[in-house]
Amino acid sequence: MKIDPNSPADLSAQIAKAIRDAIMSGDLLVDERLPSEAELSEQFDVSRPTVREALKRLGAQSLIRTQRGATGGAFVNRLRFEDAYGQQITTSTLLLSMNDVSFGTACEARYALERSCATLASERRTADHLATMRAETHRQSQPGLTDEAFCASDVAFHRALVDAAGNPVISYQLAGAVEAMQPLMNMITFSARSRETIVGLHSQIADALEQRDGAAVDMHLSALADYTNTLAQSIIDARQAAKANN
Amino acid sequence: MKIDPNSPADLSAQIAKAIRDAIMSGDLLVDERLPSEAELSEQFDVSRPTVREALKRLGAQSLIRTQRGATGGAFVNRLRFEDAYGQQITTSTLLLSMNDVSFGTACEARYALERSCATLASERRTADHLATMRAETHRQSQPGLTDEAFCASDVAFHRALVDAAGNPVISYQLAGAVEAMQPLMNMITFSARSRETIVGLHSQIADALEQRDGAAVDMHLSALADYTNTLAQSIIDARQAAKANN
DNA sequence: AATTTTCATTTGTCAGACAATTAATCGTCT
DNA sequence: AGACGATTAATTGTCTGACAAATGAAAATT
Repeated sequence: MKIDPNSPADLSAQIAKAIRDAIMSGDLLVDERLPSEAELSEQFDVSRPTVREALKRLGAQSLIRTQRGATGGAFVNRLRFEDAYGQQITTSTLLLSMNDVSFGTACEARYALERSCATLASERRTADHLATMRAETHRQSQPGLTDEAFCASDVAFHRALVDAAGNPVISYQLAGAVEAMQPLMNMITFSARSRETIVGLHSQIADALEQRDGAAVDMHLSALADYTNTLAQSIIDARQAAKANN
Repeated sequence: MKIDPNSPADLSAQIAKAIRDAIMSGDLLVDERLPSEAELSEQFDVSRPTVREALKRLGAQSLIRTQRGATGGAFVNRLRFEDAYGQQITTSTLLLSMNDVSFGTACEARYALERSCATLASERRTADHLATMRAETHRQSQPGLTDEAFCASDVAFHRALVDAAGNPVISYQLAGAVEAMQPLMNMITFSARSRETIVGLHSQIADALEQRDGAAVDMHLSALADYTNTLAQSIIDARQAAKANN
């Protein structure tokens, strides 16, 4: 392992890249121990703090884990789906909030991707998935619920739907699309009427899933997408009108 | 900003979390400057190297950027879609390679998600998208192409298809699913015959897109999914048979 | 043989220093 | 007065050396 000394500086970034490449190319295997920080600083001919900064970078991406003590050190981490979920959600949420993505665009993405689970979910859904969806639907119909709790339950419902497709890769990819919508949804005030409509559609989706009717799931999801979008649009319009009046 | 001194250690992780939370909650706005490393080390009552490790963690997630010099410092970074692509691809690739996800599962996820673009792409595709897809299809039909180059072109084709949906959120989410497949695809040896079939399906997809026929796009994508899976399965079977013979 | 103690290794943290970079400030000259 | 160059201050990047804390292994003791 060597690094380019006349590169645009930032040694720790270069070292992180070198190690990351070694992991991605398979030179470093899962659970393999990296050289100690002292050895790495010799190999790369930099100081230990610089090596440490590089290792922290990799740690932030869950590529390595560290352990103190005699047999400790930095180890190549087996990246688990659960670890990746969190990062995916963080990144997706920030992407939406920092790039003024419109509600419509985010909503379109979420439902378009989610609809791709309809067939698989109707084939593979278990009683567990269905029970979760029923429970969340029921919670959503309770009167005293805050808008935040309603949205959180909405996310839980849709995650169950996605998980019902029984494909961890899909679940991972959609975690971001589904969860990142919550901050946007939280900005909407749901009337009793609109909640009722959404709960109704959720029930229909659950029913269709129970009967393993993929086409119906898809149809109701599509209806839900349309309704959510219309609802958001009317709220945005109302706010703009109120703004114009002031 | 304060941190818990009797937490399970790793000060730099705690500090990183504190700053990350401040960014995600909106306490720190895009392009806002963080206090200097010296100030942060005072505020958190830790040493500068510890603060630096925390900042490197955040930098690895593209949450901040740093600049040297008099007016330099660490700034909250506007997370761009392009930056997020890279992380998404890295994470997805490692997820697949480290969790022995089967080719079938990954393939299913990729095509299920990609099919959700069919309708949108057929409505919004521009001449540019079409031209890219035609160009890649043409490249794929050239005889001397290595398997790696063939797969790379395949990825480029499908990215153009995804981008044609004209929704940056979808493009971002699917970047991982599409690109992370390449290492798996690279392990397949494509016969002249199978290449021909794939190129044929690609052409049909492009044709359908040209005519803005979403249903046809979806159908051909589905056919491509089936064919890819069958192809991979036959290769896996052949390898196992060869293995049994030895 | 089991238990305790010691020890070596390794990461986590700290203090202080210097180099490199960069923009603002200050002088100087025209 | 204005343009241009030198100085300066602030800030990140890097290094050195040190000590603390954790932890497993080896040695000593019972």
